[in-house]
Amino acid sequence: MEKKRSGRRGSVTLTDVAQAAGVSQITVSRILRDKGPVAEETRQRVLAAVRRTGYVPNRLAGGLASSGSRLVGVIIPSLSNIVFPEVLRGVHAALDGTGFEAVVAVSDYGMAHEERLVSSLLAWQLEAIVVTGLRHTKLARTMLERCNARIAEVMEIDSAPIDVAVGLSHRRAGFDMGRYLVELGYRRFGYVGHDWDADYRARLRYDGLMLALDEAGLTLLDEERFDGPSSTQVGREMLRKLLARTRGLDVVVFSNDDMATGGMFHCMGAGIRLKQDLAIFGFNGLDIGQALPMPLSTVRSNRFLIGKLAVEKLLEQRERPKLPTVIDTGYEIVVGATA
Amino acid sequence: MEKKRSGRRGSVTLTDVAQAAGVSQITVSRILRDKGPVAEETRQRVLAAVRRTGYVPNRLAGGLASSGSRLVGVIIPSLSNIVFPEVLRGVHAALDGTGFEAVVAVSDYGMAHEERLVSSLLAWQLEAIVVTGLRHTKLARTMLERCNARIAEVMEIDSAPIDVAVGLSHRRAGFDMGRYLVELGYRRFGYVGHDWDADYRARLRYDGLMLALDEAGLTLLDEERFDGPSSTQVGREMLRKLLARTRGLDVVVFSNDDMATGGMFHCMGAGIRLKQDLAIFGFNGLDIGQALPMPLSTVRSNRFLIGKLAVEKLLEQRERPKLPTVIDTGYEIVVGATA
DNA sequence: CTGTTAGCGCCTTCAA
DNA sequence: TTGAAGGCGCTAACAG
Repeated sequence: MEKKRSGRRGSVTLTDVAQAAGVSQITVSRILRDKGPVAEETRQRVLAAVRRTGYVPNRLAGGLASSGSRLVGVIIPSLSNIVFPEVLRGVHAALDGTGFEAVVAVSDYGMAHEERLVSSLLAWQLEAIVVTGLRHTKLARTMLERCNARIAEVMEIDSAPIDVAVGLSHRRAGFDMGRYLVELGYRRFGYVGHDWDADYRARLRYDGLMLALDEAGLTLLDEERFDGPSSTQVGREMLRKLLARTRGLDVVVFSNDDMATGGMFHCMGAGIRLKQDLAIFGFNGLDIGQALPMPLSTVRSNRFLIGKLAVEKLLEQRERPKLPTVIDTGYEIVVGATA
Repeated sequence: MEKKRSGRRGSVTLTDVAQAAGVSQITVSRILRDKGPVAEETRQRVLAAVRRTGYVPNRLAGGLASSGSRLVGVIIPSLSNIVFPEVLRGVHAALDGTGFEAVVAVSDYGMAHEERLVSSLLAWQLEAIVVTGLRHTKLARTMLERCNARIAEVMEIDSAPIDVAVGLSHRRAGFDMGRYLVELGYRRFGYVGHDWDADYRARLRYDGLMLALDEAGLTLLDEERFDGPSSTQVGREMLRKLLARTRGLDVVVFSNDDMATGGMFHCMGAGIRLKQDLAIFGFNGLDIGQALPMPLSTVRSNRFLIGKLAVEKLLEQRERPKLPTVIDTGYEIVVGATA
């Protein structure tokens, strides 16, 4: 029964607990995992020994032996843009109580960076991985396809996923918002946006918007695009520049709510009456926009839900199905008071 | 040289690569880890074999064998409160390029929940762990003290840490803000806050504020406290209630910037002139507050820095030093335009 | 410069 | 209901 002393770093192992309880390792292991039949009496004795020794399982060893890490990888482009922490919230909500843990990495909107992260994370023998978007480097895609993990590509469903896609069609959302604004009677459109190469989903919405304008026989009169991440400050400044250059705009569409909120602040400061003088429209439906003195008109995406559904779907079944799944979490136009 | 076939799940192992390159496992291992001397010729051959086979290392096995997981645990109370994603940003900034990965968990401001998370995360043989705050359940504390990981307790330095504390003194911050407002001539103070039991650091700031008022021979005239998390909406509503009940307030101190921003929105909507009719003061120095038409007067904490310094300090040295370290990231009063 | 040997701590499989 | 043997994939320590 006796085999060896405890780990060199003084850590308590299964063997130690087994000795303390006068049983074999495997019995302790079984009890700790609720597997196989165990006599209640043994069970109590072992549990007591576990407590007495302060045993902490070693999940590296457990994972190695069972080839199942109970680890979910998550790669998001940013933590500055509030939408991604919200996706993470959803991920953690779905993970809570499952015994799975999240390994989180941030790509800074870089595809090459993402590739490196995919490679590092997969080394953890992930059972599932959540990545942002459907565009990846060729190598990243290959690694994802080849690995044994379930894969969710989240935020967008504008093209085909490897395994599961959870999100919304940004192109359609852009189109619908355009059509909505046209229906409201707006004709003189402006656009304020941020970095496209990084956040290409903003570009998809823009493309959708253009389609809607085109359909109505309209064109964008002017646009201002910042070459960097979105923020309230940037939205404010870009709107100022846009309005300084082009007069007579009806409505300005912003790449997202952060930018639009900045736009609203500019108007408030400059004495421009929202909606009457200039309509403003955002994207995301953030809380902040709805708490403003005049609630922002926008399109609500469902970030929390995206994260939550993605993980729920992935944990549902360990094997990757033959056919990919697309989960459309949709979007709704939030009427607001600014358009 | 030949030993066994590849892993049952079809995954490529070191052995496979070794065979493909005609060397032993350990040689491949050494090359992949840049350890020990290797002939450049062998190196190239092995690297080619790695690429050819699509080898992905198994970090569970690697960690087990070397008793070093290269994993950092992070437990934060919330992802909804923007300050914690900012801490996470700092954590990831410090982790980037180190080969360490972050396992992130969210406690929802629950100490019992935190205890469970500590226990789960430690099973990963963490080399370091970042937890929020200095208050934990007794068991959580014991587990942290006993484990082999370096420990950073972040956000506050109002009491003694186990290993490293990185943050600011919330009590002093509260005191300083109170004194500052008194110096500005404010006398009739109100307070709007959120859940204390959960976010006890807000309470520390409140206590500091009370001390400053007391020192000036003043008292708080009225306060409104929401029994739940902070948000812009809640700040707005609570200020409305407070003002409906108590007239003649000079200044209202909010538990944080989210709440204060909501307060500003209430004023904007209700025709109350900021600073002239009522001064408003926040805490955190969030971007949003500074992008408002009138920048919010507040105290800036340095969340990104907290996360970054914490991880940098932890990775500096693997062994826990005899004496705890306290890193004060400080705070600054942001003058703004609302007080 | 490269290889051999012996685990890391746990779980799977099979036997009792 | 319990146990023994063997191995998961990798690396430390020592040879050569």
